[in-house]
Amino acid sequence: MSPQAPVRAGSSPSAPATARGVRTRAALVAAARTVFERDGFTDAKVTDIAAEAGCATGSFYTYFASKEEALSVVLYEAQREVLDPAANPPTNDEDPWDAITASHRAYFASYRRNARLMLLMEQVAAIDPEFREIRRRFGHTYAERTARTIAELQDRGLADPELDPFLAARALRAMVTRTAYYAYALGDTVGLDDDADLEALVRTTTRLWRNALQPTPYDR
Amino acid sequence: MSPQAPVRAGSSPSAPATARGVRTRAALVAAARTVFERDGFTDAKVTDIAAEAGCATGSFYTYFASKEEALSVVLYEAQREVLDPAANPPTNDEDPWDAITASHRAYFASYRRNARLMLLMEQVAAIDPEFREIRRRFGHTYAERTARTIAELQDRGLADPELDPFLAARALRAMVTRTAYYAYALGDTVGLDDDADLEALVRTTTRLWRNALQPTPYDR
Amino acid sequence: MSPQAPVRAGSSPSAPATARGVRTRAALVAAARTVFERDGFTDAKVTDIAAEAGCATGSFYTYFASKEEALSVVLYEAQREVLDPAANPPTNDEDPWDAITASHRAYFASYRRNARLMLLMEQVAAIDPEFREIRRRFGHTYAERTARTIAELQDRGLADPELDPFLAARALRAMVTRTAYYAYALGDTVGLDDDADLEALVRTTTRLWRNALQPTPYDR
Amino acid sequence: MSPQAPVRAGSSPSAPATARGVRTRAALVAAARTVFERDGFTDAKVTDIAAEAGCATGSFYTYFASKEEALSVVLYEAQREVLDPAANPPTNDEDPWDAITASHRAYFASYRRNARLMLLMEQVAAIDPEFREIRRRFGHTYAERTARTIAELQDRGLADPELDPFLAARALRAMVTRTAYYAYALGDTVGLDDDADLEALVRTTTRLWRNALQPTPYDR
DNA sequence: AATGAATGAGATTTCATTCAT
DNA sequence: TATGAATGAAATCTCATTCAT
Repeated sequence: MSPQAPVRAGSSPSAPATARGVRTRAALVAAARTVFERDGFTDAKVTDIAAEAGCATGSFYTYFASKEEALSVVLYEAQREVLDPAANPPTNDEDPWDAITASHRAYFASYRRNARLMLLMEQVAAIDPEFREIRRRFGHTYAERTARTIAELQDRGLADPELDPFLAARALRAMVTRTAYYAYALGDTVGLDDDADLEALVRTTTRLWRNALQPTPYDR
Repeated sequence: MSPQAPVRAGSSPSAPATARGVRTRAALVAAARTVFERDGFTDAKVTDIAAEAGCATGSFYTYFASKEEALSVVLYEAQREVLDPAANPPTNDEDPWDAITASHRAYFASYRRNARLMLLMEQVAAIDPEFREIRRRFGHTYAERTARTIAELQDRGLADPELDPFLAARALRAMVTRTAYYAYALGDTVGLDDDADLEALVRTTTRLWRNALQPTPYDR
Repeated sequence: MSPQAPVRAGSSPSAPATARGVRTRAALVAAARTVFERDGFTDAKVTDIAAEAGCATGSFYTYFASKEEALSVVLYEAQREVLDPAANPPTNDEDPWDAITASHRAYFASYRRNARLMLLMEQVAAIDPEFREIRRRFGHTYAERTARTIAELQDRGLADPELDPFLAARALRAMVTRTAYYAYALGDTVGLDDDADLEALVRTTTRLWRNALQPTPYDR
Repeated sequence: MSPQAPVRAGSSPSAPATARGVRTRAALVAAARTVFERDGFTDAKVTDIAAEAGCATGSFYTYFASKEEALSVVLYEAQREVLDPAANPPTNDEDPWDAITASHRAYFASYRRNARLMLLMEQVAAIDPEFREIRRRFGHTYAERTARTIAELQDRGLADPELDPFLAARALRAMVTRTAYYAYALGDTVGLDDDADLEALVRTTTRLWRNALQPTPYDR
């Protein structure tokens, strides 16, 4: 799933009523994220999560109905941390390429910070059809939104009229997300220092976007 | 992993010596693929695989040392079926864009045929670091190869000199593979008939490639 | 292994924290001993042990990481019950033969009480090289200790100077342990009542010890 | 079991009729001994035995009805190789101590040669009550025979009249067999060269026998 | 709320034995 | 006889979830 896909928050058996309860729940969510990221959902053991949170196994079920629900909560809480590439569509006011550059930078930075979580999401997407459907819908919605922008650019003669706006939008987003996957989830970095590496990614992907959309002098 | 990543073949306990053995082993490999694709590696039960193959549970272990090894064999055997985008690098003889078009078409067609398998690979990649490493290496090698072509085009003034050849190559490949994922693994199709849909993908991604690489009239 | 060989205590997954846990663990240890003695280590089923202890199969693994570990614990706990022949070396204060008599009596009595356990130990010794090494070391240490006493007696003219003290010590201990094996593990009793039988063993072995060590009037 | 305990020969499904059959059977028996000695009866796999014999698994069952039967045959065939301590009772013609010395030497030498087999026998004895009974009976018979000799010596004033002839006989034999076990099965050798070590065992045990039986000057 | 032991269904794997060729 | 694949009945061990305290 793309990082920002909205996940339904699991309905915990009961919201914590006491301050202590709030603390325990928070510890469990943090522990769950740690363990899920470390072991993957399938191999993660409820026992380990509780141990990591410093509480008894039974307490886990005070706050979550099941392991699945804990995952759901972890993913939900993580959403705010993870941004979408080009989540802020270009406005007319500023240079649209500056906006896209910033958006790509934010995305790569976020992916780098949350690489283990992204890997977890890939696993969940591979396991859970429901999650897959959420991801699909989210990607679709994003692409439709971007497609409108592209269509507009085409109308104004600023984008290659041959492109299918929707497919192009989806493909370009895919380019960014998968590039982040290769760089940060798989760790295929070029070997510069971390920030230079990130800037190179931003520069390259943004330029590819720009090139890809521009009206071409040749015809085909 | 990208479909074409080479997987080491698991070393079965022993190669079948009789025709009957060959048949049983083949049935088990086919059954394993079916069940892995249907249930995912983790949920797949050896019992189910044997049942699907029409033999006793124990026979599974005549040919595979473990469930992992069966997976390995399935993935290995699947390689020949799945091609890489732009696996055939353009030769000078023909129009390079024709070659890329053909390559993309082959890739999307293959991905469509093997969508469940691709999903399985995503799961394995999310679970198994070793598999991830294979995927990383393969992607790296591919990108290096393509990067050389791009650099050459740059030298001849036929490609945008601002682009980092390696990063561009990797990103463009990522665009294709992830587009296939959205379309066929997630099932986010546009709703045309299947072949038209595929052709639209081919057209769009190829044109994006072409645009993305071309030397731009503007400067930045 | 000879009954008294010290066995490393297996490190249980976790020591019980509650009274109930303590009870369950104790029940499992007792049950394990019963079943191991009845069926032998190899044939003993974890299921049976749990059933004997009156708890669920899974509970077995709350306290032992494996069947092996349970065996280890059983053997370790049994050590305190089983004594060594001549474990209490004669002191100068009392008649050394009285001390040896007492020691032999204690040993035979213990062996009689724990005959099934001894048989289990024989099985473990036959199976497990590590256990064998423990037994060997223990026997060696014992023999060295006794050898010193014998050497001293030789110096004082009270023991046959022709004897190798170490080999003699080991052989005499072997005589006692193996005699107990024949009588109680194999059940080759003479048919007197139990206590008279035991006393006859004590009397015979002690006298053989005494005779064997004494300086002989003949030479050879 | 003491090495020489007579084991019933298993009744093979059929005696080999052809020369080839004779060869295969012999290979299987040899292989079975090798594997049983190496892995113990319980862990020995029929597959391994067949492989060791260089024939197919199925062929094993051409000659043996079961794994147990193969064991039986191995043990039976081994009997001729393994002697009993003092199996040849002293005759009046020669010096009885010379005879016992020779007998002990033969026993230790045999035990040394067949140490793995002896270990196997210990395992079988620990596992199989029937085997235990054979061992018990054999030991009993031996002790009765020797007891008669001892009684006779007592009558002639050449042996300690206080000793129970049967118990003494059994104990002295136990001394020898268990000493061999410690030395060769457990490998607790003194560190001389092999032959010197063996001679020391012979000398010590024989002298202990002699001393142990002799009429003592003291009374008790 | 917290604790941590208890539960038990279920999965993988082993291997003696059978059997078709 | 020989072969080697097929069989399938266990047995060990896991772990999400429940529950008594």
